[in-house]
Amino acid sequence: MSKALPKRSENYSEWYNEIVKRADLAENSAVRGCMVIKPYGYAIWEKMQRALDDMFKATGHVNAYFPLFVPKSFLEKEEEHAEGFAKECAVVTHYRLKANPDGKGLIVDPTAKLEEELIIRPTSETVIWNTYKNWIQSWRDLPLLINQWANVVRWEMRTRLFLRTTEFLWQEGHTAHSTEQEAIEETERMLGVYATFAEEWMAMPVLKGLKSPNERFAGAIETYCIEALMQDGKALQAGTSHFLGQNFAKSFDVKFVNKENQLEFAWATSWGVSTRLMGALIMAHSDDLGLVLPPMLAPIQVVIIPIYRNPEDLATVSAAVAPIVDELKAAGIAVKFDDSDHQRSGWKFAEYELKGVPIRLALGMRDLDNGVIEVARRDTLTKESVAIDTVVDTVKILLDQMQQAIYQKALRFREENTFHIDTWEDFKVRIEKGGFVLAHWDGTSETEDKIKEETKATIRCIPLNAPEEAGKCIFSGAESTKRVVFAKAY
RNA sequence: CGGGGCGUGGCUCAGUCUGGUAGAGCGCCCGGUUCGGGGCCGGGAGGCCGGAGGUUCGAAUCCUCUCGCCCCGACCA
Repeated sequence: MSKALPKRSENYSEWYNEIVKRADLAENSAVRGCMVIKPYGYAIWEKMQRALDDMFKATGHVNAYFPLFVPKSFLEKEEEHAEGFAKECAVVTHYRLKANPDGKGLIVDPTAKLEEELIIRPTSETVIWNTYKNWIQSWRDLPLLINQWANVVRWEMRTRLFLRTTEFLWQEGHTAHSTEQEAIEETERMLGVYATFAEEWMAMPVLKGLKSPNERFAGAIETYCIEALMQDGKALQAGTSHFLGQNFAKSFDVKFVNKENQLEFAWATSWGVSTRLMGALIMAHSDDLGLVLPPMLAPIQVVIIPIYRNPEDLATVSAAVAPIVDELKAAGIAVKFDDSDHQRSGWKFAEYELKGVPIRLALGMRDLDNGVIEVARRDTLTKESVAIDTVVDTVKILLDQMQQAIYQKALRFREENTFHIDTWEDFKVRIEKGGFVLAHWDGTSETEDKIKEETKATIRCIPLNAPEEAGKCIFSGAESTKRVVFAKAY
């Protein structure tokens, strides 16, 4: 294995793949398009899960679990939804194997054909709304605010670790409400939760916006999204929140009696984020030395590396490290003292940089004589020596500072790569180079399709906070009242 | 499904054109020396060369078939 990573600027895809593999986050499995999330990668995902789950609970949601299999007839019920997902479904047709009568191995038992095929869920709206039919009768049953942590399968043609895998892990919230207004508020609230999570925990700035009809979730009235800009200038959809109107309630006949004793269809939302956030996290912050993790999501926040030349030195250094470890742990900081003897310090430095550990402390005999310890931060790659008895305070302050600094750096990058463009010629040139391009659009699908055809760029979102501004569509020249965000996307 | 590439030790790959005793680096094990940025030296374990068939005295290498993977495209809430 070569020592240096490929450079970000030279081959972004290769750089990304190498980080995923060498930082021990995940690897391709023997199963087509599926990935194995390794313990270190999963530890990061678990931190994301916990933070999100807490936020869901704080907004009144509870967790539940629904089946993996969706009867084909369920999927058929909401027409647009069915059409949108049909072409990427894994289908179970049989329930038994038997010994191959003509030779070795097993064959599918043709007599065990299912009467109705089962789809492996690509998303759970249908299964859940089929269940909600039995759970909802009165306005008193609403709102129903449920989330599930699950795996889903979408049979994509081409896959990439974390960004697009055949099977992926996610959470999907599915809520039912008695009024349209309340459902819209829920949709927007959860978008806000995602944006807060992305910015505060992942240190990744996001744009909040609406999807154009072309990019809307199949079966939704409106799709809200958060969009982030990656370091190669491509956009990544990091989360979506859908206002589903009464579409699913009508398809699955979910009615409730309102206060006036009249039957009404329930109003629905659904919202989700997936392990794709891991990809976003990697691409938003990492550098040519490896992963850069925001302290709030780092499984190891501080690593301590002893510098020594013999067992006696190690014992001395270890004795000095012990109280530091205790104090850091007491302060709720995830610390690892790596006194393993089979790798040298230089190797360890490189290894923990690759893994994105925010702070590295190095302590040797020379430091002990001077009463200091070396503090190195991953984001800026700077080092300083501080007095041993102040190091815990230094670390606490530094972790907070780094969380902010990583966010600010990503924000600055996004600002420097966001452009207002007013002519088609400039647009084509700019899109090719990457970044968010704010331009006027006439609001038609035809125009969006043609732009995509010519430039591969799509409308990432119609920003929620976009100021009103008269202008002309970049492509058709028709009147427009505000700019939308174009970019090439993952 | 189209175009291109690749299957050789745990990993990355050389060897294939021109058939003749299976190699290197990394990793792993043992020992020594080192230890403040992926050190150095010595020793060692580990591979029926993706699979099947064929040609040949002899096949990782040539031929046929087959399986799998990667990249580019189509696809992608």
